[in-house]
Amino acid sequence: MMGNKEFHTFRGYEIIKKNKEHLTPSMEDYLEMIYRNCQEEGYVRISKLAEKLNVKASSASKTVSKLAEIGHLDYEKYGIIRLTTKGEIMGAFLLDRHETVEAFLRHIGVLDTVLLETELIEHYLSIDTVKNIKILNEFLTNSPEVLEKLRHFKANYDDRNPPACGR
Amino acid sequence: MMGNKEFHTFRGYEIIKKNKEHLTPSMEDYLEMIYRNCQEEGYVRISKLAEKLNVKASSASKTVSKLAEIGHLDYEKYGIIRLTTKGEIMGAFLLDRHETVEAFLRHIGVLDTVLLETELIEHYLSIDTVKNIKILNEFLTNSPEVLEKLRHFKANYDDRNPPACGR
DNA sequence: ATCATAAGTTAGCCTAGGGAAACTTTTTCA
DNA sequence: TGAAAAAGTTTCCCTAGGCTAACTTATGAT
Repeated sequence: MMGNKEFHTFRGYEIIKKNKEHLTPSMEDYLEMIYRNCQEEGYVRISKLAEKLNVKASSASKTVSKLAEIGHLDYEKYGIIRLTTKGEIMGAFLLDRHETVEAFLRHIGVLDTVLLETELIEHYLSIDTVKNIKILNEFLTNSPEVLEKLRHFKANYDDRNPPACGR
Repeated sequence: MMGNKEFHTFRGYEIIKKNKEHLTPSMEDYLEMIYRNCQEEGYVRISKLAEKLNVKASSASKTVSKLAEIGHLDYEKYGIIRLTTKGEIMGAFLLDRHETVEAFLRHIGVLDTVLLETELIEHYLSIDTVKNIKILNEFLTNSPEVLEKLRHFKANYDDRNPPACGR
């Protein structure tokens, strides 16, 4: 009995969200990385950005132009990339969101794939959900005894739940 | 100082994962929905699937053919859609993953957007992460006192953290 | 049994975002 | 200062997964 909730495919959701000057996941990745670099050096260039994001310069060039059009970047051909105030605010949000997700994944015991999964998940969290995760993170950080219990619970989990078809 | 971690854009990750018979997010959505329907009625048809996923029949037809090629479905032109054993196993996994994410979001207090975000996030979680979230869910379910503390912590959060630039 | 309608498929188009290759601009340095 | 190298851009191509329109197959009612 699943009620009459509205399902959409992943792509469908993306299309729904895509109006106005909505940032796509890729654009968010670019902006986040630009923000990181501008924090350190005040600006960044296409080649460096492309290198850090593991894409080709041609792709970076294209996307940076889009971000500039939307008003997140100060950029003109062959020049350096800087954030506008708008871009600065957005970048700070994106980085914070990233760190929130990353911290959460570490809290629950994800190890090797933290960065990979953070990058994938972060784009799809609403502001509200990020906030809720942030609260959970803080709650756990401030409650070492709870974290301890969780670790204990986790350690015993496999004993209580043997692999399916086990025995 | 962020070390020399490897960043990729969202798209880049997708491309990395995309080898072999990897299911794309859309294909996962289709398979999950097919699984839900087959649980209830044993089979499903293109038109019903398209309706439930809010896509056109032409799109559903295309994707179903792909899923059949990969061996998840028993399907031939104009016929009914059934799961193969392989598809059954995959579908069960997908549904479980979905429910795990959904339960987690509810635990942390996400309300209105639960379905939307579940659909978006689920595709990007590794098996390991799903398992960790599952453990967290169980832990919380089994520890009403912790959940109570979390709710309390959350209730007080805004007092301790006034909106940015507040005052 | 036939024919209208419903269901499904195919072909062709669109978009984002990747890449390669060719071209242009900028920088460097002898 | 001028030529080679590096950096950036443009054009064109590819893929997935939507869509529409046109076509094909299946169904059901008389």
